Amino acid sequence: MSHTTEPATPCCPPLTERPFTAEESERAARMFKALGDPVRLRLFSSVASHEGGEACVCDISDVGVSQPTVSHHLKKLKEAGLLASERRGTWVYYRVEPSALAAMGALFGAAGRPATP
Amino acid sequence: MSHTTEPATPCCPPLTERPFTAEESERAARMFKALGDPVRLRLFSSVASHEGGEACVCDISDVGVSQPTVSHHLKKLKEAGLLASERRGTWVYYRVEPSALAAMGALFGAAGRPATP
DNA sequence: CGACCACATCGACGTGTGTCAAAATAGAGG
DNA sequence: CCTCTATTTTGACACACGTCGATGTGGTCG
Repeated sequence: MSHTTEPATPCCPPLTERPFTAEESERAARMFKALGDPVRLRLFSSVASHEGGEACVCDISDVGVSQPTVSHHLKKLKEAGLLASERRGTWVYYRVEPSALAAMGALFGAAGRPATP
Repeated sequence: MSHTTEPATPCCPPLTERPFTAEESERAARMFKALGDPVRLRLFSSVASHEGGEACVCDISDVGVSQPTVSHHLKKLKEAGLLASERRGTWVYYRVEPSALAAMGALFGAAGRPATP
């Protein structure tokens, strides 16, 4: 199944390698922007560090803002391609999109290994 | 005068290690936010990848916005602790704050940690 | 000195963003 | 059926943000 036609990851070279083009900047900035809010960053970290690789909303809602605001931020993180969600029964579980994490790491030359399933 | 330009010190653990505290999120989000604009990210990449580790404003001003806007964005990057500036004669040179780059990379250090049940 | 250049600041304008209360949707369960 | 819980969506608001033209500042050179 080497069907590598995923449009999600081929983001950009390391930031220190070459000047980014307008398109590269646009794409990478979208992810940075999503993590550029304290509440969102905290939510992302909570999901990323949660046991099992996923967390239900009720487990991470204690971040100092109202519950609708939490939902709003999770939606933003999802739209940025950083999180994915799945409903199971009454609860909704969020998990980190592995490719996104690898793409971010690659921007800082951290020899991020591609997620090998 | 205006700001306490705090160079990004030992900022935070990797995002996937443990849930960020409010303070950690506040601090890290400041850097993400600074890179969350396409123009700023392009300017930062231009400086970071420039030969000699530094670039004068005139060398990186071709990003599609007016000169005052470039100056405005460079100031923001400087306030976020990502860039430092130095005037030499007529020109002002910007360079990357190395600690900041390291701090950002550390956030994605052990990217791609699989589920550990 | 005075003209000129590189860059920064100011003031103003439109747009985007984070926040909440209130209402809507989706299942689970009595 | 109705009710309760978990989550999302809606509507509205204050505020921050990106952008520009005009103006200010610091330094070079003729």
